[in-house]
Amino acid sequence: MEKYFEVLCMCPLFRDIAHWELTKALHCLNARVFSFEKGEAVMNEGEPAKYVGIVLTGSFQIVRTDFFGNRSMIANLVPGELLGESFACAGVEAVPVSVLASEAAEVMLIDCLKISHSCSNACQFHQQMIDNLLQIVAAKNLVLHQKIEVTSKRTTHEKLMAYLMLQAKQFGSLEFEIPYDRQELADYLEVERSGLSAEIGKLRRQGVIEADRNRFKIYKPFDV
Amino acid sequence: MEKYFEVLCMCPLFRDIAHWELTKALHCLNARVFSFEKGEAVMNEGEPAKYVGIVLTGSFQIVRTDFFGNRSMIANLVPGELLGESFACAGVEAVPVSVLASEAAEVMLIDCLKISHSCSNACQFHQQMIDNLLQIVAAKNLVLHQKIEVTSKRTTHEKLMAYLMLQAKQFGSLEFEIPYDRQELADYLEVERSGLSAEIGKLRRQGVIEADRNRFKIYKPFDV
DNA sequence: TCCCCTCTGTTGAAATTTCAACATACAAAA
DNA sequence: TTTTGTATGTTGAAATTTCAACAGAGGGGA
Repeated sequence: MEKYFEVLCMCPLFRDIAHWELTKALHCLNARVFSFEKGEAVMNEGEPAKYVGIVLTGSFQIVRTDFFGNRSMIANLVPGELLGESFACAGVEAVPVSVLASEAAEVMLIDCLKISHSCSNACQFHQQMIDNLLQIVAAKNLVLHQKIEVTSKRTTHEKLMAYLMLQAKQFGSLEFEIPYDRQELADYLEVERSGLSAEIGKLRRQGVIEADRNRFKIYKPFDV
Repeated sequence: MEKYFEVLCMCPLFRDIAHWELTKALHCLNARVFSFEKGEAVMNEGEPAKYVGIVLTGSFQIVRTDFFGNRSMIANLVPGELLGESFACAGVEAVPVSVLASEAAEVMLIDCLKISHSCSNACQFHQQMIDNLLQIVAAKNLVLHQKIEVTSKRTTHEKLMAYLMLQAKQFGSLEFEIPYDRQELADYLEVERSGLSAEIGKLRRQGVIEADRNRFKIYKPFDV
């Protein structure tokens, strides 16, 4: 368990919880680590939400697949980030998404009830974790608002530019990598992959962006 | 203040807080009531988030308007529901949405910091309110997931049917009223109003639904 | 009653997306 | 090295949406 201390310490769930308390906390919470191969699911659409997961290594994608097989990409999760926390906190009986490993990955699962209920050992950290969870869940809300902001645009061109500008802003540079391949980006933008490729090609020819696989560079921030 | 007790008691923010404590709590939280005319804003896009609002009377709409004036409808809020809580809890400096009164309405504003910081009076309710807030913010997450589920559909037909089926499910009846007029529904579904009207007309002629203003009735749950 | 304004429905052309298919590049496997 | 498979780019036709404009139905006020 110790080898995960670095990522756990930077995990917002344990913010303001002393190092010496962390080991005790993990034991009290009955935290367990699980490994996943690329494509395996930590959580499946329709299942009840019981666990909060902390990404330790690798990355995961939050996706939803509808009745007709159309896939929608919600978000990408990297080490230190939480998964399932909103559904567990809301106590939903059927989560609306699946969470899949996008590469070999490890996650630490914690029973959500063990966080909110003080244990018989009268551990001190429960309250701090609930405060932390509140901030994390609120921040997740912003991530969803961002996706809505991008996908509410009406054309592939506008969606792509909105997404790229947002990434550039968050990355603090006009050159950056995104966590999605073409199909996944299309699923995030809610457009057709072929249409997305065509749009990227057009922007590339116009000299607006440079795009190589998942590496992008924006030359002109605005479409003048 | 007493005249709002009924709605405050059913507000999830005060769940499991004793009646006798509520008056004290409101005072301690420095809660104040504000009135709004139709169209007035409680909160404007770009402002910092400081307050949590509780809808007392009337209703509000969460909307976002982009650079080109395209409006996106996020949600509708009725008495007892909270507004701004996610942004306040996340401590964002620029909220991504505006919250507008969709009719004459009243809201109670509470400084978010007063909820999380125990006061000098050593009030008991702070902890309970944080627990409640966590559940509320997590539930708001589900509302956003729902909007994404609906708007991720590719055609106006699919979006409309997905929305109507969801409303029917939540209302527990195939006949129900929605809180939006045509333009607002189009803004929620992220489609053109004229295209939405055309689609509604088509479904009406096909006998799939009945639609009169904001009152809908679904005849055939599935499009066979 | 008449007028004005808002909401909803309609329409047809232009723009855009979807869909299905295929070409190419590249990396991993044999 | 050759083969195989995946990711990406391209294309043209069909389907759908957007856009702009207008018509009709009410409702509210003068």
